[in-house]
Amino acid sequence: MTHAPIPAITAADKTFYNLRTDIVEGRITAGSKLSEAELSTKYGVSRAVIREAISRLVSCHIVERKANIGARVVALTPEGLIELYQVRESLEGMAARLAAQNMTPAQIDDLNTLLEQHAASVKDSQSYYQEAGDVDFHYRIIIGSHNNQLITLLTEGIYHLVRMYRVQLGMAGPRVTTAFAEHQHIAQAIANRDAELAEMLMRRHITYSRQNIEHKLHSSQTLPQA
Amino acid sequence: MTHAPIPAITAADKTFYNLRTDIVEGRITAGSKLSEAELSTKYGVSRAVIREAISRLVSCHIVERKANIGARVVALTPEGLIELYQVRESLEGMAARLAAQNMTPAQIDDLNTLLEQHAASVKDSQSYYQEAGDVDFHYRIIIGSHNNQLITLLTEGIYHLVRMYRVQLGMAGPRVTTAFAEHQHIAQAIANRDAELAEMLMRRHITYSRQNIEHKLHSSQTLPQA
DNA sequence: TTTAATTGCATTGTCGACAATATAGCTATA
DNA sequence: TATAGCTATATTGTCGACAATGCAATTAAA
Repeated sequence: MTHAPIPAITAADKTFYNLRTDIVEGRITAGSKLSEAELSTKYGVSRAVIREAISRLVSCHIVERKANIGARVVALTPEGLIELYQVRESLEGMAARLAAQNMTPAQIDDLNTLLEQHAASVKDSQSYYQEAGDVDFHYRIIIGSHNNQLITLLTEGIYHLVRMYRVQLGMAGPRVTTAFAEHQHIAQAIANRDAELAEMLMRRHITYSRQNIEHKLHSSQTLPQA
Repeated sequence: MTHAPIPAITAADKTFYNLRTDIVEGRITAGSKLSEAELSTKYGVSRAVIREAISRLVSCHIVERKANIGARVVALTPEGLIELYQVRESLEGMAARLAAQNMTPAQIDDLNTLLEQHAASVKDSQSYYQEAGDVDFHYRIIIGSHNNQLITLLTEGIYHLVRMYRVQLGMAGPRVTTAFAEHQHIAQAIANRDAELAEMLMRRHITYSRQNIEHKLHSSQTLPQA
C-alpha cells in the first residue's frame, strides 16, 4: 500500500506528514488559511514546529505563504492540474527512458510480477487497482531511472500535489483497463531496453490521462470557491 | 544581469538569499557543515532565522540535513551534475515546446532582440556572452512556457543547483559560438510555432552541453573531497 | 453620507532560554 | 592493549514571550 519508508523522527517531521496528509486527503480544504496558533493547539506542538512544517509544505508547492500575512493551501484551478500533468509527462517520460537503460534485471522482474498481480485483480474485482496499483507502477519506473534528482522531484514533490488535486477536484475516475494495457506496453519496452519507445509510450500514457481529466473538467463545470 | 525581481522582505528571506549565493558562488564550499550558532553570529540574526533559511535550502536540494546531527552543503559528485542535466533536458525540452505554443508575439520579439544583442557581443568581445546571456535566453523560454509549475521548478530550484555545480566543479567553459547558433535555431522554431522541433532542438542543445561537461570531467579527473 | 485617519486587535516574525540528542574523551575491565 | 560503558560537552530541537506588521472597526472631518 505505502511505498516509501517513513523516517519520521522529530516532531516537526510528524507534524509535516500529518498536515500534508490532512491537506492531500481533503480534511483541510484547498484555499483555506493555515493559522499557526490554531494548528499549534490542534496538533499539540509549539508554533515553531508548525512554522517549520508549513515551510516544508511551501517548498512542496502545497501551501503558499505571504510575508506578515499568512499561509494558505494553494487554490486548485483546473489549469493548475493540467500544468502538473504536463510536467509529469516530461519528467516521467524521461524516467521511463532512463529506466529502460538503467533498471536492473531484478527490478524488471519485479515490475512484471507487479503487472501480473494487477492483471489478476483486474480480472476479478476490478476496482482495487485504481489508485495504489497505478501509483506503484509509476513509482517503480521512477526508482528504476536511478536518477536521484528525478526521483526526489517526483516522489516527494509532484506526486503529492497531483494526488491532492485529484482528490479535491473529484478525479478518482476509472480508465482502469485501458491504462493497464498501456502499462503492459511500457513494461515491455523497458524489458526490451528500448529507451526511445519507453519514453514515447510513457508520455502518451500520461497525455491520455491528462486528456481524460480535461474531458471531465469540461463536462462538469463546478469550480471550487476562490 | 539579474532576471527575477527580488522580493526580499523578512530577515529570513535575506538570510536565505545571502546564504544561497554564498554557497552557489563557492564562498561556502561544497560538503561543509552549516553550524547554526556560527551562521547566527556571522549573519547577525537569531538561530531561528538561520534554521528557516537552512530549511529552505534543504528544499532547494542545495543542503542536506539529518535530524539531531546537522546540515551540510550537498556533496558534488560528477554523477549528480549529469543527473541534473538529464532533468534539465526533460524540463526545458517541455518548456520549449510549450513556449512555441504559448509565447506571445511580444515575447517572441523580445527573444529575437536578445539574440541580436548576443550576436553583436559575440562578434565584438566574445567573452561576456558566456554565463548571463545563456541564462537569459533559457529564462525567457521557460517563462514563455506559461506553465507555472515548470517555471517555479526551474527558476527557483534547478537553476541555482546547476550554477553551484558548475562554479564549484570549475565548469565555466566556452562552447560559446556553437551554443549561440543552437539558440538561433531554437528561437526560429518557436517563432514558427513548431512545438515538436523546438522541443527536439532544446533537448539536443542541452544534451550537447551535458556531453561537453562529461568530456571535461573525464579529461580532468580531480574529485573533490568526500 | 462618504471618506480618510487613527486606534485597537489579531497574526506573523524574531529572539533567547531550556530540553533532547549525538559525539568525543575518559575510565574501568577483560 | 583493546573494548565496553560512562561522562562531559557541544549541537540541534522545542518552547514561550516579545516585537513588528497587517487588518478592521471606530471616529472625525469634509
